[in-house]
Amino acid sequence: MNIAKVIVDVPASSIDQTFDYLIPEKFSDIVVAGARVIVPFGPRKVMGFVVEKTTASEFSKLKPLHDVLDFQPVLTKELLEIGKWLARETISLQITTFQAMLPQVLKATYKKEIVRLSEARLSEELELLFAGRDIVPYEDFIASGIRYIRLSEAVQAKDVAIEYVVQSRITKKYQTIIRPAKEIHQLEEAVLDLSKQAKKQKQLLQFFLQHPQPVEKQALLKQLKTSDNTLRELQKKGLLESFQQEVYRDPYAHSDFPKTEALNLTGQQAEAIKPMKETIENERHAVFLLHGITGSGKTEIYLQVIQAVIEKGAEAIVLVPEISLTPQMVKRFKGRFGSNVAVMHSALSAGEKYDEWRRVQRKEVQVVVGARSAIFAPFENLGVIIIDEEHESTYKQEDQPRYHARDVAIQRGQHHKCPVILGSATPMLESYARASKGVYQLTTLDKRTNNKELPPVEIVDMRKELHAGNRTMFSRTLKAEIEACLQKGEQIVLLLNRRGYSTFVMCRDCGHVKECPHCDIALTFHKNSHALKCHYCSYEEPMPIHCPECGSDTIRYFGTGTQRVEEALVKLIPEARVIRMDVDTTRRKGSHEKLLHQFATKQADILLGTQMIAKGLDFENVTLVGVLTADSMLHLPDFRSAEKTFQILTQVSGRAGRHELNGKVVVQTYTPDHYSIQLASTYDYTSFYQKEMLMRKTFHYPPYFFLALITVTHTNQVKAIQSTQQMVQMLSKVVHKQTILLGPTPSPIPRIKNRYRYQCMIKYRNEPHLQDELRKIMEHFSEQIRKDGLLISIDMQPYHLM
DNA sequence: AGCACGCCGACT
DNA sequence: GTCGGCGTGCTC
Repeated sequence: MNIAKVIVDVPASSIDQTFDYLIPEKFSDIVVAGARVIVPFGPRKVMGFVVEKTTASEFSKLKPLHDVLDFQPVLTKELLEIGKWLARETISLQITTFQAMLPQVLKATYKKEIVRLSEARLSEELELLFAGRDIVPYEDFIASGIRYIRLSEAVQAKDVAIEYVVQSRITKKYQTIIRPAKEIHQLEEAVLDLSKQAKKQKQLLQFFLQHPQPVEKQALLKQLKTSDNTLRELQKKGLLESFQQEVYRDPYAHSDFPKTEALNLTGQQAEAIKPMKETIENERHAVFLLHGITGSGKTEIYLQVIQAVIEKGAEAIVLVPEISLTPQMVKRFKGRFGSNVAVMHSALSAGEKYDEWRRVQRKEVQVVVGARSAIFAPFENLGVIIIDEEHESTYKQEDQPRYHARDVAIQRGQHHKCPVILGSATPMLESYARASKGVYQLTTLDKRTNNKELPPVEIVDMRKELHAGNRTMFSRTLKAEIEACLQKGEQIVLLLNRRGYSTFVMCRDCGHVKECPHCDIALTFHKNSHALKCHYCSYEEPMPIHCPECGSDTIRYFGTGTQRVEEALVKLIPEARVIRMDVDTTRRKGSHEKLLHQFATKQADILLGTQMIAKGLDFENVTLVGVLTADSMLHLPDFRSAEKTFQILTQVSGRAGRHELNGKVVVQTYTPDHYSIQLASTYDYTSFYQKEMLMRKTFHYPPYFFLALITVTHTNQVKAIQSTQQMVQMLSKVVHKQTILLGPTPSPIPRIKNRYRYQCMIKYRNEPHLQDELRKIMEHFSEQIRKDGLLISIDMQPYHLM
């Protein structure tokens, strides 16, 4: 007996297990582990993944599976295992881990239809509904308002049936190909037989006499300046024929990538690459932390490591943060490896994503460059996994399954016995700590390839600016530097660190930040009510006119968007040509590239933008980087805020003076003494690391402790608190003595859409069974989740504490 | 989740 | 009597 064990597409914890189905004879060869199938599930049909084939089942009455969706499995054996492991690690459902590995178009959609089975006359209303059709969408029935009993009667009488249709969303793109249908000599004869008027037909035939190979129709018609009709005439005569051929949507079809050659490595680079290549050669797993300052040539190392992997006949995955997956990055990979690269990122259409994925599945490429989910590229002979800018938070998925690409990378690296390379100028504290302990292999690049020093950083105290009577958001120093830069015809990058910044209230005189009296958290300014509110406890007070600390009337809310900065900038320096880059100006597809191209071709002097301009950009003419508000993130209720500030300052500073010209950085801040700003200005990662480690140790945060965050939500506040309290109690019985349990605490956003949100934070050092215990807790509350509207979400190693 | 089944109050 | 609202249990 042929039996398939299937994970069905029903996202519920009680369904999170395999179901057995008989494999009908006709499918016995096609159904393999990793293929998608359609199975009957209760009264309906659902999609599912075959995870295993067996010959026996504990279950007595098995149903046969209904259909097979894939001839080639969409998940490899390894990925099936990873999915299982990931579900356990992140406490999520197996079906969600499988879905996360695949392009969206492979997700099934479900339709319910009413199908007419007999010619028998139905009730009047139903006849009206069918209106001559044989199949009616179920929604039409609902919309019609016909009573259910009428349908039920018809079903009983077997006049109609309710069908559950599973649809795959795959759309393949086809093109029409034309080719000769006869032998060459027959075509030659045909040319002679043509009437004298049929010039175009003659031309077409002669074309095929010279090139008998199949050609794409549109291109052919264009080249010969003729129309469909001519072609159809020849097809009718049986001389030519056409067929449909699938084409991949190539998002980079119209781009030209000049071929690049491997660069000569500096001594440091060569030294760094050596152990990596050895690991690849010896097929050993190891994790390298490549700590290289901006401009130290990390990308060239990646490229040459990949080259070695390709030569070995193996494959490479390169992860880059979504935001830096700019044409510049793509260009470097495409330039070196040409069509051997697939690119996967969110700016592609669903169809393009699917096509890039299939190029991997069919082993038509050896390299994938992509954002987080590219870590699941279905390669079977991985030679290296590279994660660039490994500290970036985009590698952590923020919804189910809440996985971190780095963890998956290491898991896959172990399976394939290949190295994982984590690269960054500002590694995550967790990673650097592991490297210090020897868990990862640390490689440091502290010299730039052009042998230039990093650009000097000048910190400007904005409080002093105000005292000197400058009320604009540009310090005198920055203004002077911008003007000097413009004079020389050089370019400028201005960073507005907007995140978390738009709403808090601060005195520009003394730097005092208005906080909630009960919660020690910055109050949020609400424009419509002109009031200050606390996100923790709903405390509210009117916006003050004077600073409660120093009495100054310069207390302001910071709602400064890039648009307002741009206006102010143009007012201040009218001759400057400014390009603004933020979510508003880059929403449209391709606008990101367009703006960068404009800047690269010197159609503007100043590039003004948010975070997105801090990463990966490399313009030779940029000599000045200005950070308008360096400390905007420091007041966020987030234990990583100092680290994030250090990272962004370091990154953006690296944009200046990358080539021949010398660069300079101006950092404006109201807290010039903060260690993250001070140490970023001297590019002193090691000191920052040591200082920040002390803080983390004191407050029991990573890397000294692991974190797990449980968020419980309910429309009833008391129930939310009680359930969380119950969880804390249950956990306290099973965790280690040294493990810290915090909660119930209101979430940073305590109520969303009328649901109260409470949290339990678990800080632990060694809890090998924590996942199992958390699963048990979920199990315990499953009743309430289903019936009482309770929601629980668990985030292992959270990035954001929301 | 999504569906059927079954029990119970309400109403043509 | 019939309709439909909701609680309960099941899905190989």
